[in-house]
Amino acid sequence: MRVLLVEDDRRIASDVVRALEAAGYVVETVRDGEEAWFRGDTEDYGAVILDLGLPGMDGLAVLKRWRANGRQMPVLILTARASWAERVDGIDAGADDYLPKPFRIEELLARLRSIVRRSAGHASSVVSSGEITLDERQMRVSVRGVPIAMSPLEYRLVAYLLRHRGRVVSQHELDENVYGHGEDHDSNALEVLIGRVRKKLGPDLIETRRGFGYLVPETPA
Amino acid sequence: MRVLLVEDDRRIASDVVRALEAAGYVVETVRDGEEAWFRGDTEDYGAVILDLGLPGMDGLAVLKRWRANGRQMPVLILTARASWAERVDGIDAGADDYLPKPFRIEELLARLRSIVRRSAGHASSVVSSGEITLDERQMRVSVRGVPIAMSPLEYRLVAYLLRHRGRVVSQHELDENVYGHGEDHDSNALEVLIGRVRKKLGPDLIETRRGFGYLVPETPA
DNA sequence: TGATCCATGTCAGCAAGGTGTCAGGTCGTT
DNA sequence: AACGACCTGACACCTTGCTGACATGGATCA
Repeated sequence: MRVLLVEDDRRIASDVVRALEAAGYVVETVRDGEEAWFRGDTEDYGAVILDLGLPGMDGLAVLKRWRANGRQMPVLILTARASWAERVDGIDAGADDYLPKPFRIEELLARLRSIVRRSAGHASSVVSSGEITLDERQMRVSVRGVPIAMSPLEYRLVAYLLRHRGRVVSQHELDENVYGHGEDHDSNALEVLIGRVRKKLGPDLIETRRGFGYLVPETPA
Repeated sequence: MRVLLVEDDRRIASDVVRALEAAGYVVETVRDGEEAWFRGDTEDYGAVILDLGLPGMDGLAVLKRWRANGRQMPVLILTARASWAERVDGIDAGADDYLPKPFRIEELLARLRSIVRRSAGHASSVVSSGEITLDERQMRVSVRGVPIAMSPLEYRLVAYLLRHRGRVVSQHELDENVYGHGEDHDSNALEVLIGRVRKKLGPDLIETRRGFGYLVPETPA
């Protein structure tokens, strides 16, 4: 799971990063509010750990803008200012939990697990289209219940398309989300990848919208 | 999507234009504030990228006048002067986002997508006239519920007409929004395109207003 | 170290689809 | 009737996306 850590104190940040990575998370760290807002608004994270005392833009303002834009990832707030009023502000702004500094790293991990679990309850971690099913927790793709082995890139492609099923996704958008920011568009690697996925999962999952991109249909029933 | 780029530095402008076009936008460029204000006030753009350091009329003044006139398109501000105060001024003037120079082109694209997505959140994604329905999320056109395959240009034409149903749309306006240029009128490409769409969707969707343009009727009930 | 496997990118060729042009036809307006 | 606006079918050209074959490169294991 990909986690965004927003923390300007380098010592705390490095401790937290070490603990999170040991616990199996993929962590990205930013140090100011501007950058935090931008990343959270344009990338997809499984959770965000947000320090309130930030240069650039206040943490609460960042959170409010994410929520105003419809971003729903769970957010855990850190702060030194631990008053009750502060806490209420955080919850009102859309935080899922709140952890006063100083804290023990184990408590942070516990709270993180808690909000991730809770938010998973809202959005199920298994989605499907037609006869294809994606289980994000197990990172497994199945056709009519039969698991199919997927390579890392193949999995990322299928996962992204299924998460955004019912919508046309452009090649450019796929490039960005499957590869890191790739723009070598003298390459047809993506098309080849699509072909390989189709060979494994059947030709009907991914529709081509010539000139626009690809579409995984939302199953009506 | 049609984008207005307001930038007086020719080198930056040409880089940005190249990237935007590669990403599928139709771009128009202007170099001074006067012209920018006029274009933004009289034309329809999906988004505006506005440099603040301009000859003719200050960028912020341009933006304020647009907003005062009720223009609501999303605006992304570029500037070399990256102070916090400047930024606040920009937001107060009605900008949707703010990008300090120098910037990486990928970041510009990401922020542009972000503000476009946000502003699109306000508009519904399915519209119809008579028996024809347009689903913008799926980029799909249906007749009485049956999906019809459309080419990119055909789709853009139908989408534009349906978004502006109930109003006569001139050939010139269509030229600008479906292709990206207004002036090659030794060609009847647009008429041919209209013909192809009629063949697919039936002759009743698009009415001809001889000498004025075309009209997609607003369904009474 | 070397053999092997797997994931992935590259390339060339192909088929189908998309689009502009043109020549002529139709229709409405004056 | 004459003119101009608009429509239509046919055709040629180019672009897009798909496919199979091959190259590369990293990981694994003997």
